Amino acid sequence: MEESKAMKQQPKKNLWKPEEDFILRSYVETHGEGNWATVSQESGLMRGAKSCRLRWKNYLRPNIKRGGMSKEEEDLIIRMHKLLGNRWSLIAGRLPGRTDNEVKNYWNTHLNKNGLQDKRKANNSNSCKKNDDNNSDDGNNKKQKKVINQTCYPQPPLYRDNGADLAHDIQRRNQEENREKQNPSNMDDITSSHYNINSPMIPANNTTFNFDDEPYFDHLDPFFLFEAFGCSSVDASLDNM
DNA sequence: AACAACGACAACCGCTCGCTG
DNA sequence: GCAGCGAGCGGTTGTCGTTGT
Repeated sequence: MEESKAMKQQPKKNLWKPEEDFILRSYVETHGEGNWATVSQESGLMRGAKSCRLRWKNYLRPNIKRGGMSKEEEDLIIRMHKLLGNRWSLIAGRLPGRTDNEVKNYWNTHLNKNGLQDKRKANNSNSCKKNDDNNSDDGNNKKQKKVINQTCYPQPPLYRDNGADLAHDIQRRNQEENREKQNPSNMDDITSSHYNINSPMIPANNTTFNFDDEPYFDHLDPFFLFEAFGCSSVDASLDNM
């Protein structure tokens, strides 16, 4: 017990101090982003490359927006999460000034919780409390809650299985634009008849694919749909889900 | 007032991917 | 083709402030 008291009195080891922030910020401002491995050595920070990168990306970078999410942002997160699942970096890419970590935390604490509460209401409102009491394993309660969160709300399916990012999407779109210039009629097919706008994840009826079609399958990417058809169409499709 | 429980958020960890030699 | 390395991502954990008892 005394041991735990002593531990409580210890200063936090790992939170960034203002001095450290200052060092990192001035280092990045003079040397630029990247080469995080050398940052800790050259700047004198006793931090790992990952830690420095994360701190810069999430808190020190210019244009980082702090404070609570607006209603619009929250709404966007919810819709994007429906489309993308836990692709936090992609979702954050749609929220200027917000980071993936922030979006992720916000989801886990504010938004996911709502669903959990609904679920609890559906069962017995006291059951979870009871459950917590039974799990008097103290520190494990939080873990228990997390497991509940995950089991109540399985991840929506991913429509891509490897790390897609905006750069990828932009690159591909540029390729499509070039293709369009060469063969304009092709693109009409893609947006209007290959895919059912009201149900954008499903190709329209009577559509068959061969290997030549495969690149177009990438347009099942929700981002494409989001941009091509706008929020309202995606909303409509979500309503039908 | 003291303690426990909870909520929010910062930070870390492990894995994957892409680049380079 | 392959190993090594750095960067990035998502999941998880730790810490602290607030609220409830």
